[in-house]
Amino acid sequence: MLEKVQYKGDNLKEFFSKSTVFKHLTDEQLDYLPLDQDPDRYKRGAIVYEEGSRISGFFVVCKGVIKIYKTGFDGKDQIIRFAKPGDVMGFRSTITGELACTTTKSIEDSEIVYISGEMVKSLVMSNGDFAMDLLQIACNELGEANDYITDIAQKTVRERLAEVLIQLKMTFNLDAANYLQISLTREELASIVGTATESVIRLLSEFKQDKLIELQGRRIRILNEAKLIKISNMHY
Amino acid sequence: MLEKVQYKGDNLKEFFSKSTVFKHLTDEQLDYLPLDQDPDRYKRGAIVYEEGSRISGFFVVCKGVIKIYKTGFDGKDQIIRFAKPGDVMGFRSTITGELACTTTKSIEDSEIVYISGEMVKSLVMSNGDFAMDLLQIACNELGEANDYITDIAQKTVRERLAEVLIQLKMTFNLDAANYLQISLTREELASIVGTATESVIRLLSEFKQDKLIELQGRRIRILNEAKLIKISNMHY
DNA sequence: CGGGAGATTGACTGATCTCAACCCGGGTGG
DNA sequence: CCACCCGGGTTGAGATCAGTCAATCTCCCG
Repeated sequence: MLEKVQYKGDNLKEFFSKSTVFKHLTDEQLDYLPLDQDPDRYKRGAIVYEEGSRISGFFVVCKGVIKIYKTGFDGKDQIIRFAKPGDVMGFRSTITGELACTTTKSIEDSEIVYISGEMVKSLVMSNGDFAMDLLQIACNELGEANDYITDIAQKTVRERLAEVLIQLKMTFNLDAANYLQISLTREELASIVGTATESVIRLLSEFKQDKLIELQGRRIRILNEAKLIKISNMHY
Repeated sequence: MLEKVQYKGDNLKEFFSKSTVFKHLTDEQLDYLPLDQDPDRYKRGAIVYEEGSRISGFFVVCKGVIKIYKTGFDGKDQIIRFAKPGDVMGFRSTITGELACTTTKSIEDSEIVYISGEMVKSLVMSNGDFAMDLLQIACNELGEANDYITDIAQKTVRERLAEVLIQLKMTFNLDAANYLQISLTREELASIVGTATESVIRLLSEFKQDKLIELQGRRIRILNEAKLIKISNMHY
């Protein structure tokens, strides 16, 4: 879900004060964060950090969309999730002190604020509500990861693709004409579903033939969400 | 890794004070936990809690082994992980307040202490080190879950089975004769790997033919770990 | 000794991957 | 202005990994 307060370029502090992660900081603690400078900018296609690199702080997305993925043994990517305004990246590595286990790449021009690990840790120690919020975020991700494991292990590619379309809808919403508000290549779709590009292409045309979706290049229009949900065998 | 202090039936407090989760509690905070009563006992095969049920506290395993799994759409199980002495179950639901997303079943006679969610929350609020430890645990699980997603999505069943054998070795160790110290049915192995029981059987006999393992009923002896690691295409 | 659960094996099937050819639109340089 | 190139996108054919079904076996237990 998008944050209520969108960051437009001059209200960073307000943006942070309403964000999922930092909503429970005191005014004083917010001032402690480096919010007087502009966020770092990343052009579409720019890499924020790479798998295996040492990162030791939070990357808070203020604007844009980032894809978070792992590169498998044979060089094929697996997209784990996307980060949108209000989301945090680098969470796991900051807490565990391990190297980054994912690469993060901007797929739309993005703006990101970096919060050092020391700052995060001192906030955890001094602000129990903040600690609880972090735990919530980690646990939510964990729940989703567990669902994903079961899905990939048990569902067919067809079911998973339907599910991914529904999830993209929930994450990025539809525009007025029911088009998904996110632009992905077929290859990226395949990297989410965990399949070959060609399989995605074939199944998308099937869905199109069945009048479940409409395709205009990368733009995907959802015509029959109920049927897609049914195909996906989702819990809800 | 097993805890240095094993719980034998009369030193619960010491066991907790050395555990990954509660190691940073003060003596006073430890006394606050319900450690004067005996842990709950679960016979082999007993279910601790079921997917979809409301749980609101930590289940701390003192003894035994618990399998943690989700039941997929078609009724097939997917084992997410195992809990051993010192591990916590029900973590996620306690923090997020959602219903349990997994079923937990004892596969060896087990003993478990229940710590209420209120107690956990008050400890998070009052003890920053404890909060950090919880975050660590959540983030470790998250990292493993992400690895798992990539594995299942990209590796062959053969590679995954080899990897699972290695992981079981790391989690449960080998006895003096190099046998895995955990007894699983072929079906359970299949539920970890995410495949059919028959596939596990066939691949295990292949591994046996290739002198990588030896089989005696459910007992699995690791003969050539290096080769298994190679087959699994693991990072380490 | 009969029953039942788990393990094994074989045969068959089919979903999905791979390989290879081809298309299409946009950008570029001659 | 046009031919070319290049990165996606699409389609078809063939190969294959792995799942299903079914029969059989083994072992343990009452």
